Amino acid sequence: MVRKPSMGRQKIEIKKIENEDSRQVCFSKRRAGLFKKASELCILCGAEIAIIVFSPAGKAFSFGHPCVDSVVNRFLGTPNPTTALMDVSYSSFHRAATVQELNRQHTELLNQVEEEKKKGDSLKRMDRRPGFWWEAPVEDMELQDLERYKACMEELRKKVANRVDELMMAGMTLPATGFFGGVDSVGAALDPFMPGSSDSLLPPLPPALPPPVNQSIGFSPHLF
Amino acid sequence: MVRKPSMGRQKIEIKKIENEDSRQVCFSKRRAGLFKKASELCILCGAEIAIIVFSPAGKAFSFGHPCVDSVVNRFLGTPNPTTALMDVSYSSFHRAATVQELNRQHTELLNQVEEEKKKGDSLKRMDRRPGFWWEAPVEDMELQDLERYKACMEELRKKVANRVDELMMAGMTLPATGFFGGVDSVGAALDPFMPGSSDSLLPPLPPALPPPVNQSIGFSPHLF
DNA sequence: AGCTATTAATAAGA
DNA sequence: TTCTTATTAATAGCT
Repeated sequence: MVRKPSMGRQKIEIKKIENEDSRQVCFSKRRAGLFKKASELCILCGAEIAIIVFSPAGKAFSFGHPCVDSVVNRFLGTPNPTTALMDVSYSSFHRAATVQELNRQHTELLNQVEEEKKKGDSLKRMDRRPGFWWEAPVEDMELQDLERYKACMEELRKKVANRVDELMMAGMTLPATGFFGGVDSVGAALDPFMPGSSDSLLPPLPPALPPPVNQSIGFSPHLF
Repeated sequence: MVRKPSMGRQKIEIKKIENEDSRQVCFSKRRAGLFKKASELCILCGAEIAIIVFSPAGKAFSFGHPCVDSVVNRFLGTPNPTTALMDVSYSSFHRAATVQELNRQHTELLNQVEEEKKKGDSLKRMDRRPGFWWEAPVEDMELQDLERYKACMEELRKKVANRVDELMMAGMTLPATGFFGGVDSVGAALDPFMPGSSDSLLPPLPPALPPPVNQSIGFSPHLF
């Protein structure tokens, strides 16, 4: 057999890829890689992770364990029910008001269900340990410091505001660059980093949310 | 010289690491790796990403570009009524910014302020390594970035003000245990994932300011 | 926290 | 988008 003399992987500089196609390809590959890394981190260390990614084209993708919402809510300080399992149904109905949001969650749940079918995995609760020195809590900081920091920030804020005014006055037109139309972008297709996953499209607007299946690690392209 | 015959990397099975210490070490390393991958994805492809991670110990970490909130809000479909300068396409910071994100921004702002002080000239550009646009100083940011940045800071200012008020009312500092039962707990410092970057930069909670980094792509150990 | 031997991710090319 | 292959990049096991 004649072997393939590919160049193999080449070292690249980390800067924006100008070619649009290459950028898209790179995005897909690396997003898959990122999600895989995330899932491994969840499994290996029992971490909870939420990742939300908007492609340069404005498509949304997400990864979550136990699910995006539970992690985000926990992060935002939402009352955190005892179990992550409850979190799914709880937060879903408690907070979500828009159809859009429901759709998104639906998509996420569908993906979780799929994941669940493939694997039979679940993670457990964790224990707490003291952090590293550089993770030291800030409650120790002196009030004075905080006040001083506050002052500094106000100052800087003004500078930035001025800078914005400067630029606007200079007549720079905002090319409305990152307009992602609004909030509802549409994505399709799973991103199976595992070769062999099926990527079936999701059915149109379901009558209701699927049963709160015990989560595992789920990906979710933004669907509606 | 006698060389070190390490075993080198060994193949591991992706399943929960039972040993607590190993798990913590693995978590730290992989979290750093994950964030690095995320930043590369942002830079290479112009993607917007938010990552929230809870360590097995319950500590929160986050990565965001442009910042966690903007991405999360965009994902959740929050409209943007408050941003005066921009059209609705861009995400808002209506929702309360997360403490972690604020923490990150805070650190960044502090660094910038320090830079300003050193330079003595607020509009003078700092030296910067090529290839890392996100390390550029405020003055070099594109207008859009500034818009978002400004919005972030507005929110940040409020948060810090509240925090200061809290402390004043409480009258004192809290014990420094990093749990997140409430909304606050703090870390201080960046997470230099770059092996090459200096890591001795962080003296144990210095009165002075944390290490050099600028806005846009940010990591955040828990700060408030 | 630093060091290497390895494995894992991935840039190109098809 | 998917598959292959040559390389670079991430990191497991130790210290």
